[in-house]
Amino acid sequence: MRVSDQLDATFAALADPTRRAILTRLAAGEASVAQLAAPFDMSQPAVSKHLKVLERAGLVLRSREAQRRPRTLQTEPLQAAATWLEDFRSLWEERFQGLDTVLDELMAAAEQERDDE
Amino acid sequence: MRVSDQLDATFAALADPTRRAILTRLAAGEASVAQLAAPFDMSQPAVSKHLKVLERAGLVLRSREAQRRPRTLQTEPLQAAATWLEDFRSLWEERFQGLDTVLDELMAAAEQERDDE
DNA sequence: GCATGAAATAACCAATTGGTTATTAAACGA
DNA sequence: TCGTTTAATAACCAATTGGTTATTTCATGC
Repeated sequence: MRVSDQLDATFAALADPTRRAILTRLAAGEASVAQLAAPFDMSQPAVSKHLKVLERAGLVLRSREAQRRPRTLQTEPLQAAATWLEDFRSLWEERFQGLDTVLDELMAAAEQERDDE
Repeated sequence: MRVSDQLDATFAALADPTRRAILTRLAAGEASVAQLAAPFDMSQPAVSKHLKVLERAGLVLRSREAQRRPRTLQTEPLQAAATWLEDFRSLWEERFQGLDTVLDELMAAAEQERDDE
């Protein structure tokens, strides 16, 4: 999968409150589908669909234990998303750095004009 | 808008490479729709739709200047998204903290056993 | 007033999403 | 073997998404 596709899948997975809640629950440790579904007013298949979205994004792994299929959290893709946001902030802040430079120059010019009076 | 809805809209807006590229372009400064559309093999209305998604998420503001409708970047929602990810990482790391504690206890117990020999 | 340029809007389309109910499959326990 | 539990899968549906082309709106300059 391309980096861009990975980010697409991760951000899309995060764009739903049910899925963010599932991730939050999993941060406390592995859980079965039934346990994950319990807090929601939603059918079991609906939760399984959300889990499939999270799995396709690589955020959740499925294991097996008797009839249960416990899910565990996988944080690497979240780290990649956080890194994109951090890189973006750097970019954005560079811009302000540039703006500051412009302001500094304007102020220096104003100073110069004052001296010229 | 609820905080949750704001996050939904922000993550959804970020889940598309065209929109992320638009944001990256806007980090360098305001740009018209035509300027934003230029790099993409895509019609102008398609880009306008992407811009509408970004605007609904509060990531982009529209101003007016003659016939142009320059867009500018708005970073607050990105900050909120980054904060969610950071909070989530804290949560996740607490879990490891707990695991470390368990490991510490196991090692202390092992030490004890060795002393008992 | 009119042609031009920039962007929005409308109407359409196929694919995807997020939910449902019903059914099936897999593993266990008695 | 048979019932129970757990979860997946199938089939369906309405709404949304991401694109298209055609048209309209708005501001400008002559």
